[in-house]
Amino acid sequence: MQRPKRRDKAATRAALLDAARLRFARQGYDGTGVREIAGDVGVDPALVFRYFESKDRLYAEAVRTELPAGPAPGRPLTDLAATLLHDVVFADWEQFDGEHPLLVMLRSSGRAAVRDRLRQELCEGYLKDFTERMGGDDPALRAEMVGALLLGLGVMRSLAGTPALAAAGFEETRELVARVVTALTEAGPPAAG
Amino acid sequence: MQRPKRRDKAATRAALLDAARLRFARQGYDGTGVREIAGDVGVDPALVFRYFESKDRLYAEAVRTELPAGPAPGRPLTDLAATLLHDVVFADWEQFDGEHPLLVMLRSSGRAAVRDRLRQELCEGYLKDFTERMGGDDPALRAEMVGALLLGLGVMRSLAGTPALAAAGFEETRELVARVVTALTEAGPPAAG
Amino acid sequence: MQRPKRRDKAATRAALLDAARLRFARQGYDGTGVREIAGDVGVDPALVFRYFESKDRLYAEAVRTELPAGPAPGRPLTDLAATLLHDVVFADWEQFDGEHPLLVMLRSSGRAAVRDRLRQELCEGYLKDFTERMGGDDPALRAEMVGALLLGLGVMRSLAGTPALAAAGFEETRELVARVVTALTEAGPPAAG
Amino acid sequence: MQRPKRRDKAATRAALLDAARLRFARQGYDGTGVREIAGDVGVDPALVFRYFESKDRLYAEAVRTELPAGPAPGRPLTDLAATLLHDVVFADWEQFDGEHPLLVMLRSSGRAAVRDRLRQELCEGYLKDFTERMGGDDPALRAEMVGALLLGLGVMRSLAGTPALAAAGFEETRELVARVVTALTEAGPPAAG
DNA sequence: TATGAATGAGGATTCATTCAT
DNA sequence: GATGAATGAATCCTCATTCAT
Repeated sequence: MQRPKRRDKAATRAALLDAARLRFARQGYDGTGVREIAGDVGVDPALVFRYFESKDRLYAEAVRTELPAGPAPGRPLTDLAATLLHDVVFADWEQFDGEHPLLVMLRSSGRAAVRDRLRQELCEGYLKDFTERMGGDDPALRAEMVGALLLGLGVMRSLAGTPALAAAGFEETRELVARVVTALTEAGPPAAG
Repeated sequence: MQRPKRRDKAATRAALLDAARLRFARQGYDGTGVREIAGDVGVDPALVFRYFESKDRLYAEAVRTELPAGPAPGRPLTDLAATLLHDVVFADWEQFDGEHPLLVMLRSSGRAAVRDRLRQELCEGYLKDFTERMGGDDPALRAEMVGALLLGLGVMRSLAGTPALAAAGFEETRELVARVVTALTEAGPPAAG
Repeated sequence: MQRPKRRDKAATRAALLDAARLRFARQGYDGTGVREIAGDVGVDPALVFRYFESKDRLYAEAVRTELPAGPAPGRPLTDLAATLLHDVVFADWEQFDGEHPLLVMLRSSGRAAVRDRLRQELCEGYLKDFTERMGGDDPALRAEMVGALLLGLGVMRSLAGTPALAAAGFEETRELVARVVTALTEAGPPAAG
Repeated sequence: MQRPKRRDKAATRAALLDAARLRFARQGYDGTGVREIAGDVGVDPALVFRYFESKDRLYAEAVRTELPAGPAPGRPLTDLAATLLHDVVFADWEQFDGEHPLLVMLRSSGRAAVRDRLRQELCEGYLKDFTERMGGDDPALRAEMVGALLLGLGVMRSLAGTPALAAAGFEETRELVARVVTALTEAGPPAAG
């Protein structure tokens, strides 16, 4: 975004990545041109290829996220969920200009490579801790349901912008998520269908 | 899909819409070309413009769907949720070739018009009944959380293809969703945060 | 070259082929841009791809030549050579603006596909009759030597422009070629090395 | 080819010239990039411009070759031809990686400067001795025909790769060339046309 | 001096779209 | 009214080349 001093490779590269992140996030892969990205940084489009080799690799690098440090192992699952809720739904995503990478990938989910990354990041990144600590039958399924809730919250808040969720604060939402996590964690008798 | 008898304007139009729906669903707006769509029907691309004026308007018309009839009033919320679960996550969506329109819109959610439609369909269509029958404080918020869960399930099952959800059957999933709905409906004391 | 009346597909296609032939002949494959070719005809570059699919196929089609009708079977080999001499070296190559396709291919002989075509056209086209009627040991080798002479004459006359050959008339050259052909045809004792 | 000690200007220059020769020979002018050449030597492409000013001048300098020393005077013309045959067609051209400079120039013969050099080398270099010793009428023409034969042999053997010539050994070919030279040298009556 | 960052023009190709028949 | 020819802007990407350090 901010154009770097002239002739600073690292800064230019970083600025291109930032611009790419934002554009890809907002417009999807197909909807984004490398000219736009280069234009955002104020640099020639050829530089993009010099640094990233292809639009594809630029995309791959742009959406590569570092997972937030996993929560301390002793804390309850509701805390874990709260952390993810904050990270995925409520945090200020500066580098993505307010949009979470997971949601961003949905916009390009027509591409198989993107779907693969999405699944991988969900399962091996976000939900791994959850699955491991979730007891009872089929812990993976219930962990994925928690993931579905959080991902769905992100979609509704950020993409769809449904009014109640958009207006709700973190604490309010966290409390409801905790209820759900508890309900899924307890091995109690299933609610009547 | 099947090409109509020659010179049947209405049939050609409808066939174009069907083809457009499928293509847009699978490949998103940017990833779909009007040549592909015309090719599917076996007509000249110029016809698309004659009938729909532009790719944009074709898109708008193609994704305009009639919502499935809401469930009968009076049934418990868990039933309502089960119905939505079936409709959004498990049903065969013929016209979208197995993909639910809501999920489809996520692929083009870079466009503001698509986001608007998405919100509108979610709130005024799917979640309206829920909100009305949900008691307690802030029923809209809790209704949207149910919506988030269902939408998230759809995303994880159809787009991301996470393994546990992809393998789980309807009944299994329904039971867990019912637990969540119950937890959100009860006005009981919040779980500890 | 001459731009056709508007909206005449066959004429436009032919004009593009002519322009391509000339450009490829003069500048080689790499040195020729489809923009130039389209510009020669006064047409949009996109049309080139609509008609020929790719620059590669345009090239292939442009250098595809119809071999001159083979000479009557009963005539002596010196006549055959004279015919080839005329065709390859002296004729006015209207469609190639004075340059023979064989010589043209030499300019793009860095590409394997071009070398293959060149060999094929030489052996199966120009030299086939020669080989078949050439008696003695290893007729193919001696036929190829005749080919080499003719091809070399073309190169020196057209590409290099060596003075004596450029000035020599057809009859003068034909007579010398006939001598060579006779020398190669006769099974007489080899000249001393 | 082998990268010189660090900071040895003359050696780097020479290495660039060698690399350029090979690349231009194999791929022609247009098919060769200065990045490739610089990469072969392991230096920065900018150095090429510092040393040679432009790709054009690099090319000009790269293809400037010293002709092999002419054969000793006094030997018969068939010997002269055999020497040229060996030099142009059969020798291992190390600096051009097995391809003779004359044939190499054909690949870039779209450029007028290259054609001029080609003609000059042919006439003033290779064929000068021939012309001088060839008696009879129009010795230059008959000398150029010998040149044409040899050049054509090179083209067919190296560029086109026609099978009989490619398979033939030096001695076999030399014998046939000798016949041709003899036929062209003798002032005998022309063969019947 | 020599290097790597940066450039801008151009490469082939595909796009949505319009004109003319 | 409908079709196929034609368009021009856009696409990603590579090129020879220059600027600044």
